[in-house]
Amino acid sequence: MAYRATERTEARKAATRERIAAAALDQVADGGYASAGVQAVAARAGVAVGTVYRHFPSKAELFADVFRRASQRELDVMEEVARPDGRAPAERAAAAAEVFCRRALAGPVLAYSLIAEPVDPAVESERLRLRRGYRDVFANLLEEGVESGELEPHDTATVAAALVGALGEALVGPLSPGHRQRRDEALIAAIVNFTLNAFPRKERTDDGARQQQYA
Amino acid sequence: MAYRATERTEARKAATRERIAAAALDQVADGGYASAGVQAVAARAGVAVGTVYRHFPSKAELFADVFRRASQRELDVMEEVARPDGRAPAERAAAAAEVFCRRALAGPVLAYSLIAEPVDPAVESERLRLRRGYRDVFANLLEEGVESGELEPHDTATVAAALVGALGEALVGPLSPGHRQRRDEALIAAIVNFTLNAFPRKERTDDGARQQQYA
Amino acid sequence: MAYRATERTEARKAATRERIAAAALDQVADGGYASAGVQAVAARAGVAVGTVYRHFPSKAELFADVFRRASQRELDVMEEVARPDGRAPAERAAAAAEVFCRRALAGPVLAYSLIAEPVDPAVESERLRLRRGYRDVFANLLEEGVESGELEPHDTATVAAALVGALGEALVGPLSPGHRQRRDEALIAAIVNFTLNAFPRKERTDDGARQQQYA
Amino acid sequence: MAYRATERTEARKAATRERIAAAALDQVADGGYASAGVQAVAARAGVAVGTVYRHFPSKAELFADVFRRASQRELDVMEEVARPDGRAPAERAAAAAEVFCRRALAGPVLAYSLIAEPVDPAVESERLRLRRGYRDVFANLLEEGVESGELEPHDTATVAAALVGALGEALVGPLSPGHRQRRDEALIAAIVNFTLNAFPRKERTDDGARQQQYA
DNA sequence: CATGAATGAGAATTCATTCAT
DNA sequence: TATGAATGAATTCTCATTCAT
Repeated sequence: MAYRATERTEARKAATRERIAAAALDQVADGGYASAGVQAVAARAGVAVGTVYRHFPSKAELFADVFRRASQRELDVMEEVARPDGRAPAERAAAAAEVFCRRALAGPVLAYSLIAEPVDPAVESERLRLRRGYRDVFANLLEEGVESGELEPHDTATVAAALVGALGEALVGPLSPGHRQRRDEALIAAIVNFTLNAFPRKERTDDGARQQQYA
Repeated sequence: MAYRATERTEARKAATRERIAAAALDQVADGGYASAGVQAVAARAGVAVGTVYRHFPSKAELFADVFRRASQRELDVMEEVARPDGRAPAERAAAAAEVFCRRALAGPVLAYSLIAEPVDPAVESERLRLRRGYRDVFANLLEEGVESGELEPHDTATVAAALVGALGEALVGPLSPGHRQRRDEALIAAIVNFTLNAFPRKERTDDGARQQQYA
Repeated sequence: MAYRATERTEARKAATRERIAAAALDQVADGGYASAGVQAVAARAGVAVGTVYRHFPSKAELFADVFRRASQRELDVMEEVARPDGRAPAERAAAAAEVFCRRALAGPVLAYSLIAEPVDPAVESERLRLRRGYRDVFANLLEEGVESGELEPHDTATVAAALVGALGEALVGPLSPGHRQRRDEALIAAIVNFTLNAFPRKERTDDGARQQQYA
Repeated sequence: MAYRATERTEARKAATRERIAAAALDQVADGGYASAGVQAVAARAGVAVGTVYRHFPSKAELFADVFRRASQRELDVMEEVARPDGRAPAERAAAAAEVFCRRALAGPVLAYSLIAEPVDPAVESERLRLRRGYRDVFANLLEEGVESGELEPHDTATVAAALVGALGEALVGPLSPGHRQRRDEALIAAIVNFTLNAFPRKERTDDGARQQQYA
């Protein structure tokens, strides 16, 4: 009986921790990191401030955890889309870029917080991890292409990083509030094309066709 | 009757203002915007807190000024390098990208603050101006290429934005502290190549040669 | 599941709020509004500065609350004394004036702050409310007298305002620190008489008798 | 020659002092004491901040001086109007009250500052002096009336003080900004009547007629 | 284990006063 | 003597963190 009580207690504890983390993420998604005070998160989770500190040693750790999980979710999607499945690396990169865009456009505030909003150092390291994750997705595709002979040999790490930055920045303008009506589909097409261009193909005779693909 | 402010006095006042602005810039370059409290800036400038407020109406205005000037300096250099002078647009873009890299590598924390670190709204608008400036440099080159028939028609604004993000991000990894020994020249070459690839040329038969150019 | 705020906890919170409000009032009563910084009030209440802000959204709101309550207390007494109960309006006005005097003499600095010391706008509106309250007490009595035919028709609003000012100022001299021995009873009698004289009676043959009433 | 030079120098010095004092008064008349920082006064006087401190040991002393002189000016007018000249004391008091009202209505901000706005202690004592001066004007008239047998014996000091307060307060409502259209003449008539009523006459059969006097 | 009132260091800003020129 | 840049203590307000209940 003592055992079961403990089991239930621990389950409840875990559930509370979840609620807090979820509330923290929601708060960031709604108002950005700047709006995410401990008080606000606790209120959103329906717990007291002290409870937050029972589950997380500090605000920084709480958000590090939150960012880590949100990042992981994003990366999982990307990696799923980019997974080897017979398609050429460039094709899978195009799919990854498209997914990246669509998710960012669907939740702009969170996306901005995850990749750009300034936060404290402990959280920052999670942000870097996310960027590195994105980069690795592209780097792997590039490496694969080089190895299979489809792509020219090149500095894949740098190109991958550049691609991540390119995707982020190309979305920043459209994401900024007060921007005129969004032309999401055209934007996505342009970004995907940009991504494809970044892949240094050996023979480029089909370039035109490729670019039509998304126009 | 009343003594007039002498040239000496005015010069000293201007010098103090400069010292404060310089200290603010240094502080950002050393510890980022987050570390740049009014107190810290004043101490660094060797003046009292009140003195900062004699020269700038608010912290936001101080940093807006600082960012504006630093940004303008960067843009001037970029624009100078990208200026029409007989070279093809892509060639000038390569030069611009190279300059961008070299300057960022020379002052990484400042570069990061200028293009990425989140700050308050008044300052943020200066950052956006800088990004827009960078983007325009590339957008103009792309437009020029399209008009001259060298480049395929494309969404130049998006490509330009993507390029700005690409340059920034490709440098972030190497810029982050604790990174292993930097191989700056190779990095710059890769980034320049990336930039060239982003230019959608009409005939691409010389691609290989182009890529050798910087390898 | 979640522990609810107990009555004890809420009672303690309310008590702290009271302590802060009381400390604020005491501070004003001792040193005037000018001396009542947030720091000083907190220290007097035996709490930290932040605690003041947990209970009141701003310094202005704190003092608005404090002034509101102190004012209301004064007005309640005045209105009670001036309530219709068979006595003639002038008689009730005399009683009101007397009460006003006695209370002011009992807490001079507070009285001064409540009716005269300049404070910030949010608080000022409470002061005006008090003056208006006092004025209304007298204005109602005057109106009543006019309607019953006891008093000559006259500008009751102005006379009422003048009476409020008269009472206040007649007390200021005696209230100022360093004033020689106070002869409170004589002072009160004189002020009450002044009040009675301000009532423009239709027949005045009993004036002498009336004035004897309080001499 | 040295003598003349000194003479001229001193004259200039006195003139500067005057300019500063005048600027201080103007500033108070325009924006109240709260707006009268040393910087603002200096600017208004066309001198440097340091110059203010060459002529006055402190801000408090400057404004004490300014208030002293402004007060004296008001008192001089009052005393002139109330001077013995054959008219009955009550008549002269009515004239004094009227003058008081007219001047206050002509320069409300200054009037408010002189009699009510909270300032620092050194200045406060000047304000008290002014009130005492006003009071003395009325007290003298009341004494005179008592001595000549026109008035009942009474506490003249208290009645005089009450009158001063009455005048001030009766004007406060109308002086407050945003007050509906001012009916100055009716207001003055009511206040003068109030003043007359405060004079405890021995025979009062002419009361009705007196009140018509200003209606 | 949850609560939430309390903490207190730190932030930006103001302004009377000083003093080198 | 006039100047005005510089000073720095004081003010209001915020918020991550603690701890008695």
